Amino acid sequence: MSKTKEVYLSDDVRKQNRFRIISQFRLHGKKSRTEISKLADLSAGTVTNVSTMLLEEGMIRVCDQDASNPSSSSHGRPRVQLELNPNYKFVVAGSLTFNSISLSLFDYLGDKISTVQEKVMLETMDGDEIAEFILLMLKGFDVEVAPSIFVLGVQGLTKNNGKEILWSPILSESGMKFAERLSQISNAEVTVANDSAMIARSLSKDKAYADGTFGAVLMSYGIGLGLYIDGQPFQGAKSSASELGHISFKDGDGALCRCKKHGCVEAYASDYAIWRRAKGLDPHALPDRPVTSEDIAQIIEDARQGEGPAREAIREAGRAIGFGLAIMFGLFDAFPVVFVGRGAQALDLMDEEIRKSLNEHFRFHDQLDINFTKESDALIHVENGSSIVGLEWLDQQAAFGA
Amino acid sequence: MSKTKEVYLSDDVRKQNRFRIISQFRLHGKKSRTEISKLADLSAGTVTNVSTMLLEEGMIRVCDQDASNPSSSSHGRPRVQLELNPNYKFVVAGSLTFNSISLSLFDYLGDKISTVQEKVMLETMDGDEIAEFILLMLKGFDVEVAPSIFVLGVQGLTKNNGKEILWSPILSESGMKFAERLSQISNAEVTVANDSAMIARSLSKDKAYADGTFGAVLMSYGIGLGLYIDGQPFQGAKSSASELGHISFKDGDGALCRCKKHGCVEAYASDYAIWRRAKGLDPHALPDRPVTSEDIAQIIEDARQGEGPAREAIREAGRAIGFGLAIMFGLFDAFPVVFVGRGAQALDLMDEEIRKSLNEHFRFHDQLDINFTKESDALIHVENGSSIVGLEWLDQQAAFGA
DNA sequence: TCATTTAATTTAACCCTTAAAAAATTACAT
DNA sequence: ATGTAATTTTTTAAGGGTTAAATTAAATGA
Repeated sequence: MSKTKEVYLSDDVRKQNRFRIISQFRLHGKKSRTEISKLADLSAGTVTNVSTMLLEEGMIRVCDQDASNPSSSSHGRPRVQLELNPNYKFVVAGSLTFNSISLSLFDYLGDKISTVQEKVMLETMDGDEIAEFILLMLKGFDVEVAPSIFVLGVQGLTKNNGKEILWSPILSESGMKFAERLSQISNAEVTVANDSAMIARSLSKDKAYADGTFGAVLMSYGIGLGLYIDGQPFQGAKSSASELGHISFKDGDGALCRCKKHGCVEAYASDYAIWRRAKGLDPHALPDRPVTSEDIAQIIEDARQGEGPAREAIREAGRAIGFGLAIMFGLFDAFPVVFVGRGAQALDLMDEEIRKSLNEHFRFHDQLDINFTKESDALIHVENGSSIVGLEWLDQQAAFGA
Repeated sequence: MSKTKEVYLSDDVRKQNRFRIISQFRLHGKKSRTEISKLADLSAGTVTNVSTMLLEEGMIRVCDQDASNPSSSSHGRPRVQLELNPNYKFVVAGSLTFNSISLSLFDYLGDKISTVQEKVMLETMDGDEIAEFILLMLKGFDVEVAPSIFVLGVQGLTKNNGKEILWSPILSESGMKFAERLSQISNAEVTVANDSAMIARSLSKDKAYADGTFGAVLMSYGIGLGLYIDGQPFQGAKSSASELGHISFKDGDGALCRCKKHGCVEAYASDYAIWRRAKGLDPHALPDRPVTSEDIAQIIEDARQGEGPAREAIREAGRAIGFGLAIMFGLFDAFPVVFVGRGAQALDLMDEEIRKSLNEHFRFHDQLDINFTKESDALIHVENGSSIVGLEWLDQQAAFGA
């Protein structure tokens, strides 16, 4: 993190080992010192020393020793189970969409304690207003705690350091700068991250996607892609997310995109694009009202009834997505894809078009057979992924901080 | 590297500090213990201890103390300058192209000692033949030494671990597997790397590109891209290089690419593509003889004379490159570009088309003003970059190895 | 020749880890 | 009851690495 010396001092060795031990608790939950010693590959003595410190500092606690103490072989001194102290520190993980803010409070164990959600048009607010609005929302939680870190998923380009939004379709120029203000008035760390990247992070903890290489395509207000490669989140030059939505799908006079250019994948596959096409509206203009999740559900419903403009709109979305994936696969090698968000509910209707378009534009292989799956709720995954980022930050602070 | 523990032992601290100190010598050349102490931010005592070990092990040596000892303030005990021992170990850095192998011998100081080059059609050889051919070429060096590592730049996709060529247009299926054999018969480490990635690595040491974010576009037999982001080489999922050449430039029935698909950027911007177009040959077939660097020089010469098929071929190459860059910039954010290789000599003739095409297809900005530069010799940079990779490997071995 | 100055080495203290010994805590057999 | 075996946790002693401070080395100049 900081531009300080790398490990070369015994002091740093201790910090490294603190982190090792904390990570084992994070990964495995309740464990005894002996188990941690084996898991972390550290001597029993070290584990005793470090856990004594961690106990004193409140990072971990002794569990209630119920009769049901697994793995403890009946003979001998029983193991004392330890675990992360849920009350050590708190994370607020949230999701900002064009018309709502959702915040959830997570304890240090990673359990969700409380959730609040507010409808609000973010584009109309400046940075200070957004920051103050978010702070006020905390009052809505069941419990009153001062979170140590906010991690907020936002649509758009965010800087890799999590400190800056470079571009977002749902925020005004000034609105993009809410993070610094929020940090000041809340006296907490604030991290902003791309929503699709957070979804991918959440899914990466999922057994189904835990093998490590996959992409999460978020189909809602815009089209996002969060990428995991060999178990590591992929980060671009500056921006956290690879902008699948703004690959040029159609040459020349294509449909109008929210980014003001023509022909982007998003201009064919996002909520507003699908709605525009299904309703026979002018592809060179943006819809004059926000497209809601009910609108999209209705179109998907219509499309399931049979041929018609709704069905065709979804087909076209599939073609755009397939094209974008082909470009991505050319640059990153092919990876399985999880579709998330409202549009993803029509995956079965798009599947064929996506594959056709993908195979048409992808090089190197004659026939690709990519595994497509879908996840229903985007919001949950954005918050989940954000909470993971927050907890990781807390763990690092606990080990290396100050 | 190995799946062993991370740093948590005093032993590892020593290794870290060894590496720190070696790196300072690598970076700054001749330095006294006192200077290294400041540069590496380690105590004088540690530097004394470590450098005593390094001297014994032959990694560094005492310099001839010429009168001209800079920085030594005239009073007091004079500083003893130390430096990396050029004879400690040796790197063979090389470049494999479709019709030649070039190898250069570098000493541990990074100085090039000797070079050999042979014309040979690599596609006709199997892995064992290539490995044995390379080993035989070492006899051609002015001096006889056993290199510790070979680093070979190759066109195509290489695995990030440097141990495998996944796909290469210049090698047969079996030919791609020469690395393992070469390692056996030479008893040395062998690393294969993408040629464009090596060029980028070489340029990254160049003051002009040292700010850290840039792309190196290699225009020759194929089209390659080596990317540096914030001073770090960018690596994709498996492959080292982001395959700019095989982005789909033209839909449907585009020109035939060597990868057997149609419409790739390479099918419009590579040597053979430019030649094919300039000579009015069938765009749906590959030329029936290898296109030489003289052929390309001639076309560029013709194009400079004025309008005609040569000029138009180069324009088309520019459009393809511009399109490819637009896609790249969309995914990675825009970066300055260095053009390298035979085709790059026509940069001035292509500049306008590249920019036009780029701006037409790039999103987010109304007008991009990217810095384009060109470097003349690709081969030198491939070898240079490869030698850097080799030296870094040696440094790590010296610090952490065994 | 000697004081002054700067570089390099040595010394002593400190921190962290580990292996081994010791202590703690429980089950079980007699 | 009580002793023994089993198992976990803590304590201890040794070993290795670092640093600040003291010491030694090597050169200049009066």
